[in-house]
Amino acid sequence: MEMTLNLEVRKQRRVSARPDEGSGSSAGQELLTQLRLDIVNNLFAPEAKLKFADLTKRYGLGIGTLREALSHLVSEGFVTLDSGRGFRVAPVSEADLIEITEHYVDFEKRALADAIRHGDDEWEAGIVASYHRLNIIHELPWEERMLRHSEWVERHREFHEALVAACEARWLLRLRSLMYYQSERYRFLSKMSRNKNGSRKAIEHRAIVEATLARDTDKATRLLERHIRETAETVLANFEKRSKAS
Amino acid sequence: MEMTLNLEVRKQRRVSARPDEGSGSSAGQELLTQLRLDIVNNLFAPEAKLKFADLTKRYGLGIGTLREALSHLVSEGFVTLDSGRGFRVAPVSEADLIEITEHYVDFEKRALADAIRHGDDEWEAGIVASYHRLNIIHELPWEERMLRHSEWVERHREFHEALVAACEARWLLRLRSLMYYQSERYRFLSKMSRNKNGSRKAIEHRAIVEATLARDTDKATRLLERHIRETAETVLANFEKRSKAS
DNA sequence: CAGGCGCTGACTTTCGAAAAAACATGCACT
DNA sequence: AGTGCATGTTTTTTCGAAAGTCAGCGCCTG
Repeated sequence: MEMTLNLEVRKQRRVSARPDEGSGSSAGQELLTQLRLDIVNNLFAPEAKLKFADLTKRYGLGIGTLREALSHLVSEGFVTLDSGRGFRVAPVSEADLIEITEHYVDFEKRALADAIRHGDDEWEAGIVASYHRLNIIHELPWEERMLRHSEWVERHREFHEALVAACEARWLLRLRSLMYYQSERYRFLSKMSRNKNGSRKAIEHRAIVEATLARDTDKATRLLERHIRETAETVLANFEKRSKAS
Repeated sequence: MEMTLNLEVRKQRRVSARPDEGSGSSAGQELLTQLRLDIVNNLFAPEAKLKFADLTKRYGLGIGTLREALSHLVSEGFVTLDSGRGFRVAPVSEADLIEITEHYVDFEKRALADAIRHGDDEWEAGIVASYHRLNIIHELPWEERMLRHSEWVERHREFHEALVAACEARWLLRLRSLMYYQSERYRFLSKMSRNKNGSRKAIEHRAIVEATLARDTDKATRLLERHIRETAETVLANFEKRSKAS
């Protein structure tokens, strides 16, 4: 039972001018991104009800705008809507995680192969740059790394996006992106146990970058697949622990 | 310059009570379905601007509701939104058609295989029933078949949905459904040349049903794949003709 | 005591007015 | 003629009030 001491997080509208804020300009677009992020980061529990009264306070936006974003997220599968009784955060399940991982691995491998086929210098530069940005956080002492976790998440996503950026199959990219966010939602669950894996991940990333820049499709996709599957298995293990506890 | 004699198409709100209207109950859900249908059936040209002034008149619903549905369709890929300058119908292209077909074939085959693995009696009954419903229209004289074309489209979709209904992989179904609607959008372009193919399609459908009910996964998926690829190629041919004309 | 009826409060859904932004048009000035 | 500014028009975006819906509770009745 939670009191009404909901401090309003961002009341001032985009006041004067910021050239571009985040990805899209309009408030609705920002909201969409933010809301997706907040769900992915489990700020709302799965199956939690998303009441407009709360949301308007939390995001400082009107009901209509909220509704629009929620509707978008419904078709991305982050939110469910049963008519007449509002929106809820989509549920999670072991079976879902397994299936999502399977699709994600498949899409990501194909997209990477296509990117390697078509990538140009700019693409390579993008990979190196985003890898570097990611690594800066990776090499931080543990405490600070935890503090800037959300930044790590963002850079990790950008890194993987950079890898496949040169893929010319637009729908493949789209589907990949969908599944990426979905698995990110589960990945959060293993935040705690990433201690010992932290440095291994860094090594894996480097290996993937090297194979990719060498245009070794086979090796790159193989490494990428293992990279993804490993994290998924960690999450799965946590999941089982969790459901045993209940 | 158009006078204000715009007869309102559906002013009376769902007056008293219809147990369920269409698929979802709330006006917004209906609108979503209708709008998707209208785009798939090329009632709006690709890249056409979707102005709220027009849409509110056409569908008799408020701006907010429209916006919500449009936002949903954006993430399904039927509509694009660039911030500040509104919604447009998503463009079409040969490359898109090819890619969509590839994904669709892949998903549909896997879903069918899974359905065959898990399907029960109810599933079989559903297939037979929807096949029958589809066939009733198929056997109509040509003129009436044309008149009831939108009904044919609906039954055709229901038939293919029935085939994969027993598939237990929820995301696979979801992705399949997405791609189904996308390819339907292109399929419309070959409406004219379906004359000679009409009866062949019927035969193909029957063969698919038989192989499926016999649980012959290999045969069923092979037939299904050819079925899909054939229509796609017809569309592609029309597409080339069309772009040569311009 | 079970079942029906209607009231109540919480929440959702729908709407269109009002503010903001983009676009078009014309005018002035170089 | 071309460029830049000012003005008016169209279209989008945002908002919250009003209507509608649902679930739970108490009350009445058979």
